[in-house]
Amino acid sequence: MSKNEMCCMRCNHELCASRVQIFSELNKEELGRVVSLITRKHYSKGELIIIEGSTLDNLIIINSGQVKIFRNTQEGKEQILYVFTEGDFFGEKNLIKNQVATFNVEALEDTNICMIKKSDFQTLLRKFPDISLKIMEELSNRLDKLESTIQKMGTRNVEARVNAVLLEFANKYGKHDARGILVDLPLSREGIANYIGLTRETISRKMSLLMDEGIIEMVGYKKIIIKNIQALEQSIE
Amino acid sequence: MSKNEMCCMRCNHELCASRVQIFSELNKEELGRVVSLITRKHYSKGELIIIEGSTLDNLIIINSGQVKIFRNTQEGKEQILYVFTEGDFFGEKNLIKNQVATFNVEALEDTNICMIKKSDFQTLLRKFPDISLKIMEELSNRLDKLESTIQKMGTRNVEARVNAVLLEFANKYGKHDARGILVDLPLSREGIANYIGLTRETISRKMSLLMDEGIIEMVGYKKIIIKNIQALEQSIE
DNA sequence: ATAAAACTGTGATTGAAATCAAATAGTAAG
DNA sequence: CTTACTATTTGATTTCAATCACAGTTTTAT
Repeated sequence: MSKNEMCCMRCNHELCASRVQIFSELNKEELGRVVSLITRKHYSKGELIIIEGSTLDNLIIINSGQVKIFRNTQEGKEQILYVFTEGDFFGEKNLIKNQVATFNVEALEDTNICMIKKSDFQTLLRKFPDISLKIMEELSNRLDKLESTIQKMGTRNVEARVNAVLLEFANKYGKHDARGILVDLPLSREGIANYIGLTRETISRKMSLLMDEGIIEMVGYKKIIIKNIQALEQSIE
Repeated sequence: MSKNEMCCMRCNHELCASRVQIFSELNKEELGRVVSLITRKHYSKGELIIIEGSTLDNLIIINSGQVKIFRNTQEGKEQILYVFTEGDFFGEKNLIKNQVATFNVEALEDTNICMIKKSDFQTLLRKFPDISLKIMEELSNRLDKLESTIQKMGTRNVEARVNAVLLEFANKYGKHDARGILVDLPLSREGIANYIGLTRETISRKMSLLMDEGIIEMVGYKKIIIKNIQALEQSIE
């Protein structure tokens, strides 16, 4: 049995729809109608889900796993725009006229996605205007986040940018334990660098400083423990 | 007679609604209904329209004039996020739950705005789902723009950022004439600096270089003529 | 368990924009 | 039209992240 089928058996598509914020106003029956429009797919860690320039005529919702959304800069480095996880969606752009993707999407770990054809989705939006309101809300949140990112990138305050990323990951992936907040980092040092427009080495150095100050602790390369979250929060404003 | 009244006489509110992209799918009668929900206001150059932290329970559409949307950074500098002009709107955030503004808005010149209460606007959206699609489209466009901005800020390529701003202003405000594209700059050097996260002096120096290269020409401090737009376009990709 | 591969940390150097400091040009108010 | 004021340009210096180089560590695949 393929991973794909296994996954479908387990959730009968419903997980996709029900765990997604944008469908949260729908009742059981309406949800059922949405679910009937969904097809699913599995990607292994490292696989490209979307390539910049390809046509993208589906709305894609992440059911499990996580992905990075990135573009390539002039110099060939990747600029990571978002790290999306369970419940996040993308491909909502150009709902009206289909256009090619302006970004790449790569699975950061094994990931299951749900897809709805844009044409189907449009019909859905006209039938349930509340979904639109939810999407607008989410788009507004993203705008907020990007605006803050730009604000941070605008200042020369490199420490604040690094600390802000660590806080973001702490909020998304952090688990409290006796030693502090244990955070599974979704990105390597280089990934973090590409996310906030710095270099690998600078991330290393800034994180080492945070360790010297006792604010964080490193557990291997992929986990950190935040010992003093207030210190991080203060530094970013 | 106040400016406000004069303005209302002139356009009977209709201009606001009709010249705005998001209402473009509505017919005359529907437009009339929208117009009945609108109130208007005039601001002089330099006046603050919205202050960060104040409650913002209106959708605001710019009828004439232009404004800058900005936040204050830690160091007290302003980070300009958008320069909005006729037909642009803001305040669409938190349509559901009213929240305080996360930004300031200041009139860059004499400006007339149209306001619709968020609650009224929500009703409108439920009645005309196509408006939602239009708004999503616009929000997507803004996301696109911010994503590109981040991509540019991510690179250390300062020239590209400066050139991109000049191109943006050329597209928005440029008028072709015999000498090239005449652009009325909406922002001072310092304003431009605050828009793209550099300093006043760096903007001066980069613009002087562009002049030495014959790519632009300065007409006083507030206008430029772009002599070689291809050169600018090439530099940003 | 082990070895290969990938990632990370750190020192030395470089380079480019920030900062500091005047001088100059443009704008606005009367 | 003149004057005062404000914005801009330009030069000298400083600062800090990028870059280069390489050693050390962790992860992964077998």
